[in-house]
Amino acid sequence: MIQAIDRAARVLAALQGSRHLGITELGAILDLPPSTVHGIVASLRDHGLVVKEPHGQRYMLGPTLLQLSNVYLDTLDVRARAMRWTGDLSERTGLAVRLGVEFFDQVIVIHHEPRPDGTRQMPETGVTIPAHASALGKVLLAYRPSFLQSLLGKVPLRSLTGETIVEPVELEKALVEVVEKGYAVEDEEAVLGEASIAVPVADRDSEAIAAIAVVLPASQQPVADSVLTLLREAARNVSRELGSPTWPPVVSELDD
Amino acid sequence: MIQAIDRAARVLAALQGSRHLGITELGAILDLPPSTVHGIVASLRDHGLVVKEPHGQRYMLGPTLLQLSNVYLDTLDVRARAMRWTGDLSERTGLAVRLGVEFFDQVIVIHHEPRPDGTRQMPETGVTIPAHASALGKVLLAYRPSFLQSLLGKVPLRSLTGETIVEPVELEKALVEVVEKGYAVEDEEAVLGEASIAVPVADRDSEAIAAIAVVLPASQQPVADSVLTLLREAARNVSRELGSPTWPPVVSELDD
DNA sequence: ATCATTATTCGACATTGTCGAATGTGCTTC
DNA sequence: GAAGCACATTCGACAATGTCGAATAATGAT
Repeated sequence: MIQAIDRAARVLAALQGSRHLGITELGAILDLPPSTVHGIVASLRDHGLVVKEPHGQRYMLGPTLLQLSNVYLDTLDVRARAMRWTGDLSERTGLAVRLGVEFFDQVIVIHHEPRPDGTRQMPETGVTIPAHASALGKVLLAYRPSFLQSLLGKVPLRSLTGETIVEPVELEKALVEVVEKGYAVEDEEAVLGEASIAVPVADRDSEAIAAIAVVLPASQQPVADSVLTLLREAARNVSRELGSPTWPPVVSELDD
Repeated sequence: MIQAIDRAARVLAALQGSRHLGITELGAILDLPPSTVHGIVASLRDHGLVVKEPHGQRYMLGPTLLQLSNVYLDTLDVRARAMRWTGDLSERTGLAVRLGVEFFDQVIVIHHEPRPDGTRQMPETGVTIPAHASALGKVLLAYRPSFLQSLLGKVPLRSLTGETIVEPVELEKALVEVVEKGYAVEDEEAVLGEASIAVPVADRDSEAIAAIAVVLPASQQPVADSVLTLLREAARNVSRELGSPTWPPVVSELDD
């Protein structure tokens, strides 16, 4: 680990959290002297990774991140393959669809299909959700034991709503059920009023590498069997395009 | 400039260009020994800025960029303000709309409204276009002389199509006209078959900080006056919300 | 205009990053 | 399965780079 790069990444993470920060504030957050922070920020600025806010002394994230992010999304085979199927799924269910992958102790939405009802909805691509509080995350936790192990190494689990599962034992029990049924349910655990159901996407090694979810109002729980069928179909189609010989995936082995 | 951070940023830029690269390839591009590159890449990996591709030895950009990018977009006041007006503009013109800002020698799309005809269109947020070859860019070059100066310091101008303006004198002449008319036109200079027209967005200092464009097939040139009127209206509305006392903006002063 | 706070610059030197050599890994061919 | 090759990764000596305290400059509020 190169310290200077670690520090630069931590500057970016601090700006991700607080959005606008001055040099002294960044120094306080990172426990570094202002002059050190200033050098780091200056280097990031030269590459457009950080900018100074238009009116004032504070700094914020910069446009290079958007360009790089666009390339990241473009590079994802699973996303390219899922575009069509998630689009179909959204049209046929009338629901919003999310495609998510593992991201540290969270899940990050790499593709979002808004509800096809013509209303304006916030774009969700790039949104992160705690893994244990989302259907997307629970699917990945269930089929990827290394993800669960990594998560449980970071107790305590965060509570987002009164419904969020925060006991490791309870979560593990829920995950066993996910694998048995082949899908995960989220019922107001991340966002009040919101429910979703998710299934895994498998790659050519039959391992779960992503998950697809449909999102619905909690009042519409439980989800209709027809929706679950369409969801499964979409995931199976994406998995097949990725070269998976089977669906659902196997539960990955835990490598020490 | 902190060398290690500069090198890390250059690794990201190399991966932005070529998408998948091995350590030796990165070393060749950056003119660094493999062991040095390996250390940099390992540091970036720890923060999710770079990942190893699922099957193989090569590296690609990582999901942290998506998360950071999402925050970048969220932090942009001009984008938040423009969302509603660009949405209206798209609905009323039936055309796709782009909101762009200056990005080194390019313009980067920070918000995209697809054509409201229900067809599937590629998302354009995060797309970069050479400034001199796009209506968005020409507006910003015209109203921001420092942008033009910076661009012309990097001859030669790249030719994208047979229509692209690559002579500095010709470009400067075109930009004088942009300011006279208050809008810029792009006619197959960036993409064959595609035309657009753009106007500036002003901030509280009456300086152009962004541009809004509508996009149409080249066959539909010239754009109808009614479309130009709606485009101006949208830009004026965004500018007013940003606190601009006037519209169009003033041509910024060139600071040495 | 004044003042307080914060940003930025500068340079000595400690420590960190670099990079060549050695070792390990993965892929291809037989 | 074994061998060979290309590339990735590890290791450690030491050169040079990054750090950080002090000084100076800039900014914003009054």
